Amino acid sequence: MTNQEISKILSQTADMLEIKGENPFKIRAYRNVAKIIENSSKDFEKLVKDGFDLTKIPGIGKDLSEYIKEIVLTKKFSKLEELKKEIPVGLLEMLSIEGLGPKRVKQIYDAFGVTSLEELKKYAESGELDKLPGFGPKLIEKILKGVKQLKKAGIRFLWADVEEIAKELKEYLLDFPGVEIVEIAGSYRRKKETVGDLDILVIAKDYPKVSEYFVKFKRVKEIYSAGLTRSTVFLDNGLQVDLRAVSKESYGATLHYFTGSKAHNIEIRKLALLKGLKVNEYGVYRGDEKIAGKSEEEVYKVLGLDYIEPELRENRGEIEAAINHTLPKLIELKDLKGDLHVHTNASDGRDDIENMVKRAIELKREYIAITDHSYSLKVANGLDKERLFKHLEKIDEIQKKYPEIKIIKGAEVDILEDGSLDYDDETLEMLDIVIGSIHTKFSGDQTKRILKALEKIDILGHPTNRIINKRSEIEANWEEIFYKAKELNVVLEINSHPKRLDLTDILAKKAKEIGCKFSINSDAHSTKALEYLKYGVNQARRGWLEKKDVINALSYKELISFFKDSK
DNA sequence: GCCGTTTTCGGCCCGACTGTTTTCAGTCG
Repeated sequence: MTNQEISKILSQTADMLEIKGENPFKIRAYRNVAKIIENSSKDFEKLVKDGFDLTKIPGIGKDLSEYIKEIVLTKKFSKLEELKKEIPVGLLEMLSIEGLGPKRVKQIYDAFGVTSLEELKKYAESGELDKLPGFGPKLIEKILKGVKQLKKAGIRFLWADVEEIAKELKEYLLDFPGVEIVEIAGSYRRKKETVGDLDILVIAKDYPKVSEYFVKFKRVKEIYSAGLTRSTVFLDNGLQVDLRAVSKESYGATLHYFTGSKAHNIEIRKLALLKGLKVNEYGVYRGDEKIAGKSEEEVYKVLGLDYIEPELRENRGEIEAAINHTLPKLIELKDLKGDLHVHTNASDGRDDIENMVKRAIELKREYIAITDHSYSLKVANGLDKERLFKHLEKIDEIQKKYPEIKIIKGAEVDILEDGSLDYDDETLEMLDIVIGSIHTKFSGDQTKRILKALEKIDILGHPTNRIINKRSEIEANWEEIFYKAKELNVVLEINSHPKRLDLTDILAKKAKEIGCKFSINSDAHSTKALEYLKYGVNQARRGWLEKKDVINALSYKELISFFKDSK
């Protein structure tokens, strides 16, 4: 059972308790633990099976510790099963409608027995809902709109898919007279792999005028609200964008607040309370006196913290590290000197070797590894090796033509179901670098398969195989894999493809703590995709990685000696 | 349900907005 699954059961229980009208703080405790488990780099199933005392983890007490054990060991949660008997599961999806929270959902259920979106729609349209106290025409309209929108909601946008529009919007707003600063906060600023909406902060002389201008942006499809300090619109692609007016004096506190994450903010506020201070979106206060707020640096400083980069603000230990001055100095795109995972039209890439190399030179890469798929150049099982020879010869030719870049001869080989590779040892010997990846048979525990493969590869490619919004991570004991990888000097890939970003931030952090090394690779299948490295860097930063953790931040010479030492 | 350098009881992050009211509950971020 994965952390995600455990977390989902707990937060579903929280939803149910909320509809039931339980003590809000009890509900918060459930949600809090659900979040902790979801964000944890520890495998909770393993913790339980190892007999680890869960109450050692802050937020988990006696009760929840037992509940988690029950969930892991029986794959069920009796408390939730009981709740389901009382409260129809259909009410949960009603919760995701904008404007409907637990109280109103309960109210509707009690009055009409409504348990599905279809029924809800019927009652809203027929005018029955108006009869409930607190349900006016505007709320009904909102509900109807919500029912319609819900179908497409829930899917978050890939960070890379909103990058362009975010830039465009920023420039558009900066063009308006009187606009001084435009900053996009929220998960976009934290470089989270997916983004739910864009939160844009503006400092401007006349906000209402800016708002008027904002809603005229060419890609705005629907204006949801346009107030004196805040406006919300939906773009033609369905993305929600919030614009907020910000004052200069509290800019830092406001930016901090809207950058989040929520969990980070809550911890910051708790810490402030301990110090006799109060933090809100306008500043840091001692009593009535405002003592900080102009800049984020100032906010952190008066709380006794080092500045925390947005990518780290997930309440994963960054606050403690900021107190102890042990925050990492995060890797940057400019630190990367090469790319160790690149495809050409020798396998499923779009462009040929020469064009890939030329583009890499333009991008100022010092080296590039050509790592086409093994299955396209298959040579094992006594097959003809002629094709692979030719491919490698071709690389040599191009190397001669472009001495300004070092071309590394490699391959991305398949890790087969039993953990063996689909190139024989003799073939592997011919390569400078071997990436091992899983491409088929994702179900079931993959630990043994990967552990075996680690013996023969240099880099473990897109380790979890997840595709964001499409395919979940494969199941494996990552801790065991990371320890083995460290022992064998196998490097873990941070695959930069916007849909992969794999390893994930959480696992990267865990692997780093174990002492693993990483390679941030584009996995480019076209010249354009060579630029994906920036997305990998985003993810690496969220995983607390520093320059020293990443082997393609090494110069070519250092890289060669790294691989020599590790063999 | 969790937690404790004021506390084993009595707190729990904090404020804005909306729509509905006539002083506020519910929802949201």
